[in-house]
Amino acid sequence: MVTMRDVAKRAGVSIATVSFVLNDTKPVTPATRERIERAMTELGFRRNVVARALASRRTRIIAMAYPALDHRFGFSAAEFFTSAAEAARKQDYHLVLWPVGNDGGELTELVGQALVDGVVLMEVQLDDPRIAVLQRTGTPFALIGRTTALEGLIHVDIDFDTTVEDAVGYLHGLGHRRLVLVSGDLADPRFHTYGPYVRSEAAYRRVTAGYGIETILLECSDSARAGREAATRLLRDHPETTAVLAMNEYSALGVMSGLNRLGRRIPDEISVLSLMAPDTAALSNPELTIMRTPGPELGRLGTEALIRQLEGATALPPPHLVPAELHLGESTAPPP
Amino acid sequence: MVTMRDVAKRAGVSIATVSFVLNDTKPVTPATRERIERAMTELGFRRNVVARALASRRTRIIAMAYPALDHRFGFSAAEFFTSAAEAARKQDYHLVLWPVGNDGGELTELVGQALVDGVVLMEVQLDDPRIAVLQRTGTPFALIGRTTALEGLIHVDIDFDTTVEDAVGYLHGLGHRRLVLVSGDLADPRFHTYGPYVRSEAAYRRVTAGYGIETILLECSDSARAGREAATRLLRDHPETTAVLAMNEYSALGVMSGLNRLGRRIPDEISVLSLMAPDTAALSNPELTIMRTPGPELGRLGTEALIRQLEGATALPPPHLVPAELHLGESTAPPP
DNA sequence: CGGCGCTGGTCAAGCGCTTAACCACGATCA
DNA sequence: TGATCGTGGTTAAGCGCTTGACCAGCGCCG
Repeated sequence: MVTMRDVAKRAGVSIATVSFVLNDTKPVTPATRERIERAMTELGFRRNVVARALASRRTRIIAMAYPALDHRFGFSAAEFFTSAAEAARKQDYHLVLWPVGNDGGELTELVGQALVDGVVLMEVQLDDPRIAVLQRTGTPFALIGRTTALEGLIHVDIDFDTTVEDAVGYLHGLGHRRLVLVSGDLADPRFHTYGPYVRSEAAYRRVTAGYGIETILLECSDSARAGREAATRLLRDHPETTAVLAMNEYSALGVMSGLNRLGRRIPDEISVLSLMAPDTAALSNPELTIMRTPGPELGRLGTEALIRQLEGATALPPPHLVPAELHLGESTAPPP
Repeated sequence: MVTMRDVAKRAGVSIATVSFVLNDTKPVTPATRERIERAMTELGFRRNVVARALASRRTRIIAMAYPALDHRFGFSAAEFFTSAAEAARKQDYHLVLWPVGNDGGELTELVGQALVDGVVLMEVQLDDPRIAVLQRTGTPFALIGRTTALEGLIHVDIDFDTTVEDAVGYLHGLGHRRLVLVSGDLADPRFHTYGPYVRSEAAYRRVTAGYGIETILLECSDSARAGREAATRLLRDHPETTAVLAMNEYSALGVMSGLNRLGRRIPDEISVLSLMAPDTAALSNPELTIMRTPGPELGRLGTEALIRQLEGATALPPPHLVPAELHLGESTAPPP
C-alpha cells in the first residue's frame, strides 16, 4: 500500500505538507504542490480514508437509514437515494444506504461506532423513537419527512397541503364533485403516526370542505392487493364516485387494476390520480396521471442540509417543503 | 467518548485484555471477563470501528456495488440487497449499498481507500471492466451474475437453463405450441453482453428446439413503455402466439398492459409468464404467473461466499446456480 | 527440586493520517 | 538597522484500537 510517507519521501517534503495539498488546508507553493502531485500519480497513491477518519474524527460517510422491514423499498425511495447519493458525492461525501429497524436499536449501534458523520432519516414517523437516539448520541441528522414537534430539526418534506390542493383543484376543475381519497391505513399501529397519511388526510378534509364537496376516505395499506380490495369496497360503498385520489404507489396501482377488473373504464367512467414516481406510473394501464413525488429534490435537499450542518453551519437551514407537481397521464378525464 | 482505556481502568486491567474479551481472541478468566463486561455496560462503551479498522486493517464493511445509472433499482434488486444485508449482519459484517458507475472508475476510488473489505458486484456483464479493477487492487469480491470466463471467480447466479426449461415445459404442458420469448434488447450496447439476456436466450433456443416448436424472439428493453410497444409488435408480427415468456420485470408488466389495452384477454386468449419478484407480480392485472427470481437466496449466498473468503477460506466455494421456481398466478391457462 | 509448559495477563509498537505548535527566512517598516 | 510579520514549511503528538512479544505464577514430572 502506498502511504503518504512514500509520497512525501519521493517529493522530498514532510508528510504534513502532503496532507496540506491533499486537503487544501494550508498554502503550498505551486512548485512543491506540483512535485507532490506528480509523486502521487506516479506512485498511484490513494488516501486511506480509515486513517483519515480516525485522525480527523470525521469519516465523511453519511448513512441513509431506511427501515427495510416496515416499508418496502420502492421507486420513490430509490429516487430519494440516488439523488441523495449524487448530492453527497458532489461535496466529497459518501452516502450509503443502511438498512435499520424502526425502533432505534440498530441505529444506536450504527451511530455509536463512530462510523458515520451523520444520518439522513427516511420514513419519519410523527413521533419517531429514532430521533431521540440520534439526539442523545449527538449525531447530526436530517429528516425526510416531519415529526409533529419540529423545533430545531433539520427536515425536508413533501408539501402535502399544496399537493392536495392542486390535485383536488385539478379534479374539481375537470368537473368532478364526488371524490374519494385512498390513503394509508391509519388503523395499522405502524402507520397511525405516519406523517404523509396524517397530513394528506388533514389537507384533504380542509380542501374538500373548501369546495363544499363531501369528504370520503378509504383506508388502505400500501400494497397492490390491498388496493384491489379497496377498489371493490369503493364501488360497493360509494358507487357514485367519479374520481379517486390515492397517496400510495402500490395501492394506487392496485386500485387501478381492481377497477379494471371490475369492468370500470378508466378514465371514461372513473378518474384516478395518485401521488407517485413517474417510473411507477408507467406500469399501470392506462398510464396514470400523477402528482409527481419530488423524490430527487428531497433527497438532494435533505443531504445538502445535513452536510451544511456537518460543515459547521450555525444557522438552521430553512425547512424545505416541496409540492408534488401534476404530470398528465391517461387516467383522468371529465366525469361521465 | 468512552474508550477502551476507560473500560480498562475501571475494570482494573490493561486495554489489551479488554480487546481480548471484546473480540474473543484470547482466553480470559470468567472473573475478569465479568468485571470488564460490567464496566462496559456501566460506561456505555461502544467500540470505535474506525480505530479497529485502522489497527486490524479490516473494516468489516462489505459494499454492494450497484450500477445505479444503467439499471433501475427495482424489486428484485431490493430483494437481493435486503437478504444480503441480513446475511452480513449475522456474521458481524455491515453491508451497504454503494451506487457506482458501470465503468470501474468509481469502483477504483471506492476500493482504493481501504474502506471496504470486499465487494458484492451486481448486474455483472459477460465481460465486465469492474472485475479487472477488483483483481488489480486485490479486493475480494463475489459476483451476482456471471462473466463468460469464470475460472476462479466466486459467483452465484440464476440457473437460466433450468428456469427456462421449467417455464417452457410448464407452458408446453398446458398445451401451448406457439410461444414468444420477450427478452432484453441485445442491440443496446449496454446490454449485448448482459448475461441474463444472453443465457436465457440461448437456453430458450435449446429448449424450443427440443420440443420441436418454433423459436421466436422479441427484443425489448426493460421498461413498461417498451413492453407495451412490444405487445403491439407481437400481435402484428406473430398474431398466432398463445403464450409469452418474459425475462424482465418492467417490460413484462408493459406487455401485460399492452395486451390488455389491445383487447386481448389474459389468460383466455393469451398466456403470460415472466421471471419476476412476487411483489412485482401483484402489480399486474390479472396477477402474473411467474418464475420467481431467487433474489433472497442469491443475495444471501453471494454474501456468505464472500465472507467465507474474507475469513480466509482457501477453497473456492462451489458456484451456486439457483433456478427460479414457478409461482402460479392468473395469467396462464391452456391456449384457446 | 530444577526445569518445563500452560494459562492469563501486560507492554508497547504500530495502523496512516491530521493538526497544533513551532521555526527559518526574507520582506517590511518605524 | 533591529523589531515585526507573513509565508511555506517541519516536527511530533496523538486518534482508539490490535497484536506480537514477553512475563509471572503455578502445577507437574522425572
